[in-house]
Parts: sequence; C-alpha cells; structure tokens
Amino acid sequence: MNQDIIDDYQSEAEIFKSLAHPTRLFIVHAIHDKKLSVKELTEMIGVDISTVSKHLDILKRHKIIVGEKHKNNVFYTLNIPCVLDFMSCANRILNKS
Amino acid sequence: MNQDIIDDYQSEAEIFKSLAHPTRLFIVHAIHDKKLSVKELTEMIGVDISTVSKHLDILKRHKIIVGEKHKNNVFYTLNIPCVLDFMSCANRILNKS
DNA sequence: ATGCTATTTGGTAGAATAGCCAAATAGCTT
DNA sequence: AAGCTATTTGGCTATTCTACCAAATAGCAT
Repeated sequence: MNQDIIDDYQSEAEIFKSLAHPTRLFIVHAIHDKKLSVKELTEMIGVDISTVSKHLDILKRHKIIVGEKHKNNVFYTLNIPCVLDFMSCANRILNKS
Repeated sequence: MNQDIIDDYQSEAEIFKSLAHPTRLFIVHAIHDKKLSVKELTEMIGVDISTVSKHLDILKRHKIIVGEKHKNNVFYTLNIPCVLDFMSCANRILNKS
C-alpha cells in the first residue's frame, strides 16, 4: 500500500467510517432536532447501553456530535449539519436504481 | 439490536462503508475529472491489482462509480458528484479543530 | 457517607475487512 | 487457435469491528 495515499486520505476515511454503521446513522438522525441522552437513545435503539455509549464515543471523537453534561446525564447534539445533506445524497443514490 | 433501525439505515450505512477506506477515497478523487482504467489506478495506488479491482467492485456495487469497457480495459467514472461535496464537508470537520 | 441513576471502560467471542498470491476469465490481435 | 494484456475471482491470513456482560466511574440526592 502506497503510504502517501494512506496519509492523504486516512483521516477523511475515518469520518466516513465513523458514520458507516446503522446505529450511528440512526443517532445522527435522532439528535438532529432534539438533544438526547445516552439512556434515551439506548431505549430507542434497543441494544446494550454500553454499546450505545461506544457508538457515541466514536461519533464524538470524530466531532460529528457534541455532548454536554447536565446533572448526571450527557445530552448529545449534531455538530455537522452537512452530514445530513450527504445522507440525502446517499438516498438519491439508493433510489435512482 | 433493534431490527427496524437496522432495516432503515443499513443500506445508507453501506454507502458510507463503501467510502470508508483511503484507497477508495483516492479512487473517487482520481476519477473525478478523468476516466481511468484498473491498471492505471493500480499504478497510481501501488497495491496489487486484485486489491484495486476489489475496491472498484465495492464502489461499483454501491453505484458510486460506473465502469465502461473499451477493448479489454474498463474505465471508471464517478457517478455521484455529491460525494465530493461531502468530502469537502468532512475536511471542514477535520480542519476546524 | 450511602444509595441511586447514568455513563464509561475492560474483556472477550464472532463476524467482517483488506491485503497478497495464484488461478480463472475476457477480449483483443496475430 | 495461440499469445498477450487487462480484469476478476477464490483462498488464505491478519487485523479490525461490534455486541454482550461485568465492573468501574461520575455525580446527584437522601
């Protein structure tokens, strides 16, 4: 593997990778218009809360979302609106078949 | 895992997944303004041609790119310009730290 | 401080991914 | 047909990812 290409595109690929999971896409949509806590998201998604926390951590580390703590809840918000634009784009791809 | 969420977002996640690799992002950029064959891309990337062929297959199956055959070469073109828009968006994320 | 709720972290097993090599296929061109 | 080039496919390992459970941490509230 050519190391230069890796260097150039690795961090960009990380962004895509962080979105490349149904649960994480659901989260992005869900917090688009409403701040939600880990617990609330967990109830909506229906997997173990530790799994949800790890998904949130991935999105947070890549700055897709931002968390703010109130009492002992962490509420998450979407940091990158253009993600949703690309999701519309992706859906156009899917539907134009 | 809640099956409904999987069903709703799985295919969308596939799009992101297909772009979540440095080599595939390189390909998307490289064929943006110029049709390129598997062999040409392989020379630019520097991995085994079978690896490149598999990357191209992933992008093709998700309709990110389109291949057309001339003689015994297959030339690839970008099918989804909005991918590049999102890549700009991704880079804004990266640089705003 | 003790409990109570929310969140994160560590560990682990199973699935998926990406690379290489080798072999198969496709399709010109003699 | 036989040779040549380009591409794809199969098989195999090594690595990465994801889900669960259990345990640790954080922080309010009694």
